[in-house]
Amino acid sequence: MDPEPRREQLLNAADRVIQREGPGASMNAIAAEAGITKPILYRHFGDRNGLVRALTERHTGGLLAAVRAALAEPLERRDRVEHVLDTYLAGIEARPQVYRLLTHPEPGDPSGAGHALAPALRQIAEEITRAVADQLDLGADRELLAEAWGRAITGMVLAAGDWWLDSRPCSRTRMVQALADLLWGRLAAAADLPTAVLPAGPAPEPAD
Amino acid sequence: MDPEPRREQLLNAADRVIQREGPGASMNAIAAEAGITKPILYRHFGDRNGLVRALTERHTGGLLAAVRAALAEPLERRDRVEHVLDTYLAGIEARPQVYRLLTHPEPGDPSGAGHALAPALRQIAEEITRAVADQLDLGADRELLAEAWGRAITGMVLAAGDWWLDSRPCSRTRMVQALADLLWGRLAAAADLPTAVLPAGPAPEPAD
DNA sequence: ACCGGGGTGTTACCACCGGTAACATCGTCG
DNA sequence: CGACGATGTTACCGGTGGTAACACCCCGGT
Repeated sequence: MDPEPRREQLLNAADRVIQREGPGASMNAIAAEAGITKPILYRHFGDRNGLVRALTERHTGGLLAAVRAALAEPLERRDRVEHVLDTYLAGIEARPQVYRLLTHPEPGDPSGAGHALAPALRQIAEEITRAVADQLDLGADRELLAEAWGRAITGMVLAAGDWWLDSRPCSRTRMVQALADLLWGRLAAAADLPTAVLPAGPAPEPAD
Repeated sequence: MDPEPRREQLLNAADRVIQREGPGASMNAIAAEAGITKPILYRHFGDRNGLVRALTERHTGGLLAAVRAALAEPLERRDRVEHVLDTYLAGIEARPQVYRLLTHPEPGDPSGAGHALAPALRQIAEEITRAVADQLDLGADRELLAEAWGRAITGMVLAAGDWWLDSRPCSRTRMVQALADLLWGRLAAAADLPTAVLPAGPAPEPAD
C-alpha cells in the first residue's frame, strides 16, 4: 500500500509537464519535473504507454463517471441528452491540455488497427451504445444502430468539442443546444433557403 | 515540368511502404523503398510533415472532390445526405491504409494546438459548413450552427466510418442509413422501451 | 573544348528519443 | 549483523528525424 503515494506524485509531475509542454513531452522532461531520472519512471510504469494510460485513466475516470451518471439521469430524453453533452463539454473545458492526451493517444502504435477513438472515448461510446440499446425501441436493427450511433455521437461530440474548445465561438450552453438540435433532426427539419439554385461557376478554394 | 515525375515516383514509393508498414514508417524505410537514401527525400519535401502532407493531399484530393460533388448534387435533402455519406464511406473503403494517414496526421507535433481533425477532414468540414450555411434557413444562429454542425458531422462520420471499416458490421448501404437516420432525428423520435428507467420508483421489479 | 551549374546520389554525422543494464544508496525487518 | 527491496544514479543501445559535406553526371554556354 506504500507505493501508491509516490506513483501519484510521479503522475502529478507528468501532469504538470504535459500541461506545460503539451502531449509528446519526453520521458526525460517528465522525470526532470519530478526531480528524478528516467529509469524510475520506467520502473513504475512499464513504458511510455503505461504512463500515458495511467494518466488518462486518472483524468478520464471522473469524466467517464460523470457522463455515465448523466446518461442515467431520470430526465426527459432531450434534457438528458443535453445534460450528457454539457457534462462532456464541461469536463474537457476544465482540463484542456490533458484532454488532448485523450484524443491523441499513441503515435507509434505498431498494433494493426489505428482506431480513431482513443480507449477513453471508446468507453464513452460504449456507454452511449448501451443506453441507446437499452432504452430505445429501434426495431430489428437495435444492436447495430445503437453501436453505430454510440460511435457516431462520440466522434461528433469529440470533433465539435475540440473545435469549440479551440475557438470558443459561443457559450457552453449554446454549444449544447447546437449539438442537441443536430441530434434532434433540425438538419432535416430546417427550411430551404430561397437562394437555392446552384450557380454554374466553380468556386475554387484558396490554397493555403 | 521536370521535377514532377521524380516527385511522383517518390510519393509512389512512400505510398507503397506506408501501405505495407502503416503510418509511422520511417524516412529511411521510405527512402530504401524508393531505392535511394534519406537526404533526397528531404530535398524534395522539406521534412516528414511535408512528405505526409503531399501524400495525403494526393489521396484526399479525389475524396474531397467527390464529397464536394456529392454535396452539390441536386437531390432531395435526405438523398443528398445519404449520397454524401456513401461517397465518404466508399472513399475510405477503397484505401483503408492511406485513410489512416488522414486521421492520424502528425504524431510529434510540438505546436500549441493539437486539433482532433486532420487538415483534410477540416476541408470536408468546411464544405459541409458552407453547404449548410448556404442552403438552410437556420435563423439568426446560422453561421454558428453551420460551423458547429460541419465539425460535428465530420467527426461523427469519421468515428463511425473508422468503426465500420474496422469491424464491418454491415453493408455500406445499411451504414449510410444508420447515420442518416441519426441525423434525421430518429434518436429523438424513437419510442421508449417499456423496460425503462424508474430508478427511485416503488416498482416491484428487481430483475434485469 | 572547357567550364559551370543543377539535379541525383552518397557517407557520415548530430541531437534526441524510448528503453535498459549495471551499479550505488538508503531504511527496515529477521 | 546481513538480506532485501525500494530509490536513485550514470552510461549505454538502437533508431529516429534532420543536416552537412562531398561526389557524380549530364547538359548547355562562351
